[in-house]
Amino acid sequence: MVVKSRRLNRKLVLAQAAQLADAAGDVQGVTLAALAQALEIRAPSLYNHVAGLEDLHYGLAVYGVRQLLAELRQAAQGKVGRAAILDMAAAYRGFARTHPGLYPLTLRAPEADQAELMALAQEFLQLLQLVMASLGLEGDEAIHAIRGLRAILHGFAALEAVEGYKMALNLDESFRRLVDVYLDGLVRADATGNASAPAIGVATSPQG
Amino acid sequence: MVVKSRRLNRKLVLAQAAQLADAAGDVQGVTLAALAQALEIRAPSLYNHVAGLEDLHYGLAVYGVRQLLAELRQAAQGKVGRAAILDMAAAYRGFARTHPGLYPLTLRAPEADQAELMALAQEFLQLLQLVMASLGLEGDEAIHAIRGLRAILHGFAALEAVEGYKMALNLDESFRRLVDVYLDGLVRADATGNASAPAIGVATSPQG
DNA sequence: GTTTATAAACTAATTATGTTAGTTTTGTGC
DNA sequence: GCACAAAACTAACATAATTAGTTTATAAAC
Repeated sequence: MVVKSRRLNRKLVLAQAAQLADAAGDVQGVTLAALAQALEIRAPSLYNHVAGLEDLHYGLAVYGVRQLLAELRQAAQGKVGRAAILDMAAAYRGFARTHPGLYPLTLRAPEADQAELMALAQEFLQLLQLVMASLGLEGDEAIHAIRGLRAILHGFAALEAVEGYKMALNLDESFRRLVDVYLDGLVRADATGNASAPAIGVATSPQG
Repeated sequence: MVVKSRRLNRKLVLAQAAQLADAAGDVQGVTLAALAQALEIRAPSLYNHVAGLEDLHYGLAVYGVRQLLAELRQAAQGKVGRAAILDMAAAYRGFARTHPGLYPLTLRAPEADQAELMALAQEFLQLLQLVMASLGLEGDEAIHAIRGLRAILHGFAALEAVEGYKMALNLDESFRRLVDVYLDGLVRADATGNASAPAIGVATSPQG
């Protein structure tokens, strides 16, 4: 006999919600009714663990960013410079494909009162600053480079998610070329001494 | 006395919905009840003009893509190559900023039965192929380049939309650098004779 | 100008979803 | 075993999308 552990907690609720979201391919597919049913409780009981739909989405954002960050770290593990970025790029794209429901939530900018998400956003930025530094980019240069990289990664992932993409094989090459071209340009622009003051520190925006 | 023309039509309904969506900053903000109220009718009467919420969103997608396409064409008017792309990039970003509700709908891949949207997607692709050709890129090279450009444009627009961005000034430079670096890389990679067969025609996917 | 047909409005009612209030159950620590 | 707190429950409500059936109004035909 499987013992139903009853007595849920927030983590279990979020895990189930994440699973439903990815299965549905969209967070909108996760209704409180569906989530409650999957957990074998009634919908109002969910309010013991999440403060409502908005809080559920916030929780999923934290859940998603934490996982994404872990996968990016693992991908870059022991590497520096271009190699680190290429592997992180692949991991980022992989996460977006594997988690079509969760991924879009990872983009939400943290509000002032969302300490947990804000801390994760900081870690995210620091990770990217680290690899950019290993490419020789620092300060404002690094901020611009990070913004560009994030735009590329998210843009590709998002377009990949919306369209059917009949020609799957070519997609990998499109992605490789895009990242390659950008990284080529980054180091080249840096070598040419392109614009901007050298440093002063870290951006005030945790989003980079 | 202002004569209330009564007797709506689909175009008027879509225009009002687009306005509400952009005002709300999100299509989700457009409920049938709110839309009906803005049009001074009751919600069920909307069904005389749109087949439901899904059809409303489809109509808005067509509405949005048509407008975006027009603005991109105007931006590229009389220009070729890099200049054309730079101005189109600025126009694209401008559209996304000006139409936060409408813009995300323009990404929807057309279904097989959505002739109007599919035709617009084709036009969109052709426009991009034209400017890529003026850069010296054709065939598969152009497809990869277009995918990359769209990823960059959408990625930047999307990230810009979600975060507050305290440092507004730097944003323009981030965008300029990103597009610059990509275009530099594109022509450089092409000059080096990078991979891929020269041509054979046009992609089968209308999304590029 | 009246008639008539059709498009477009309306009211009423149904279903689904999120949410709140108040009550009962259940598990854990003493 | 008891008491308290957490977590489940039922009941009820508000909002939203949608359908059915009815009335109104405009525009064309006579």
